[in-house]
Amino acid sequence: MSISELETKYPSRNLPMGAEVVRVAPSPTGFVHVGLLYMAVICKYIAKQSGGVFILRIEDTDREREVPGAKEEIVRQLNAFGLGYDEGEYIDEAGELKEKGDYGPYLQSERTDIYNSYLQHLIENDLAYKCYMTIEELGAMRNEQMENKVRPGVYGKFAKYHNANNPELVSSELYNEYQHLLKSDASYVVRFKSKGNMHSKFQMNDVIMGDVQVPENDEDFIVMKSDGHPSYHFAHVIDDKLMGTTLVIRGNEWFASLGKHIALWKAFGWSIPQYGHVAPINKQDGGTVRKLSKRKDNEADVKYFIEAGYQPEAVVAYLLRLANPSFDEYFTKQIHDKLNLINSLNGYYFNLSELARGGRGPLIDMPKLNNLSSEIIAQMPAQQLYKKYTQWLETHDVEFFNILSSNPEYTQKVLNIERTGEKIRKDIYNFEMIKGQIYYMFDTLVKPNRDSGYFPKEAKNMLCNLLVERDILSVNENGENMLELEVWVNTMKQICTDLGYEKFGDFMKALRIILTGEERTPNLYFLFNVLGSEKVKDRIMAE
RNA sequence: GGCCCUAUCGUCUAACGGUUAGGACAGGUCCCUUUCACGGACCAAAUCGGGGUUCGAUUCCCCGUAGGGUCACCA
Repeated sequence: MSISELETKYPSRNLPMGAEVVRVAPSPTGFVHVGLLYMAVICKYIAKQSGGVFILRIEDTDREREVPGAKEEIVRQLNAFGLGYDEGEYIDEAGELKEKGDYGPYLQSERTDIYNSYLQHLIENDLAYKCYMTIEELGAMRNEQMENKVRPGVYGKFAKYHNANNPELVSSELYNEYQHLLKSDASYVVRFKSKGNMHSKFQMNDVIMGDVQVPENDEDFIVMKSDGHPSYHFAHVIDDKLMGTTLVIRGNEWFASLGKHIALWKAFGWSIPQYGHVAPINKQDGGTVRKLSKRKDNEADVKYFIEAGYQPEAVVAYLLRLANPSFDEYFTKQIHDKLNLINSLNGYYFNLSELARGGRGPLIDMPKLNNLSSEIIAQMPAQQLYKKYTQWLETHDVEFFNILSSNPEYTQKVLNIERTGEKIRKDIYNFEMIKGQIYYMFDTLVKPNRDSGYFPKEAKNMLCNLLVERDILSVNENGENMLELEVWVNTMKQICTDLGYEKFGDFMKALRIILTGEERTPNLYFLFNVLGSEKVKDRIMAE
């Protein structure tokens, strides 16, 4: 397809003023990194609140590093975290990878024809050339450059074939050799024919980093690899042009090659989109700080959060607040106003300028994530919690899943303990930790041998009788105790005295242990109500 | 090493050149209390170092120092 045909096929978008077209552009080279989620959160908010477009483009031009299934995993996880996009690959009901949007293909490996058209254009206009330097040749040259302490790379006089098709500028040997190579089937790459001077710098405004100095590019960098695939530098410019990207948000590891990209935009005579370079999430490891790495950090892989049973929204909220510190204030206000936290995530107005201005990126802070997460879980209605939790259990703890789902009403009551009214528990931040807090409510799981010996046999009998006589165990049809909490406590204190025990604390502790096997549990008042009188008596009398 | 970017409590960060340098999470103490939790009150905790400019510098400039990025037929 010719360039003019391409430009007709991908017309400029008809969008309202200020609408931003943004994209995330991951490579399918492995697991899904939190960094991608972080970028997606940023892009999603920018696109949504500007009335723009959010695109997923998969950059699979490195066929050696591509891992099978990674594309699908990207699509799955992005959607699992609620970071759906307007255009790009998706998985349909049949499990097939499809794509949506008019500016595709959104898989770079399917855009080869497009790249070739522009490549042709570059070569025809003397803006790029075929280079036949071999890997060995390049390696040797590099070593020599290092030995002589000159900057390694293919630039200036080191760009062997830069002018090789111009007999007036090179020796006749080289010219002839080049003509011969062009006709041969020797392997080659296409290099950009740079005219830049690295000693001259220009200023640019990065939407995140602010005003920055960037040196002109003087390297004849590769635009097409010998396997026929484009390099990142080339592909990103072509794609972002054709897809109408207005703001290129990407990791700041790309900042150093910005000069190359600008040179390319200029070579085509295209106007340059805005750029925003985001500092990546780091991790403190002893005395050093480094990027989150797969091998060392479980939390680098977004699957970790799903495995541990974090709410996707909590992770998104955390990333949002990492990017926008003032999210804290917003979130706190939502809590104060008792608004639905998950719903209100959408109402936050994202501010690009709040992102750290380059340098080292923020450190991942799990306690902060846990804090946000526990607020979100605390607010979840029992029914919803039950549904999500059991769904999670189904794939992570089938045994417990079976126990819970055999008695949904009871389970919901258990899950709802201290989750209504004034004092709501906020100590659960992921599903993984729930079991440890409720297992003893289920007869098949509660530890045997709970008797601490505090209550002798006779005392147990009297205790049970008194609990019944004084309505401690009477519950109405709503599962509420007939006694007010305060009355209940006073009655318990009375029973404690009547049985001849002195310290109420010790009495309650013994009772707690005999009932649950744990020293720390929610208020016994609520536990009694949920367990019911028969179970309470059985557990007291057991053993 | 060259080039680029950055530097405020443990962490994320506020602060027109004038503030007792603020908040949040984490931590500590106390209160509430049948334990846990929840809640409340309080505490501790920072401007990397050195020079300038200025009446005055966290803020502007320079030099150090430290951290990050990058220098591939990887993205």
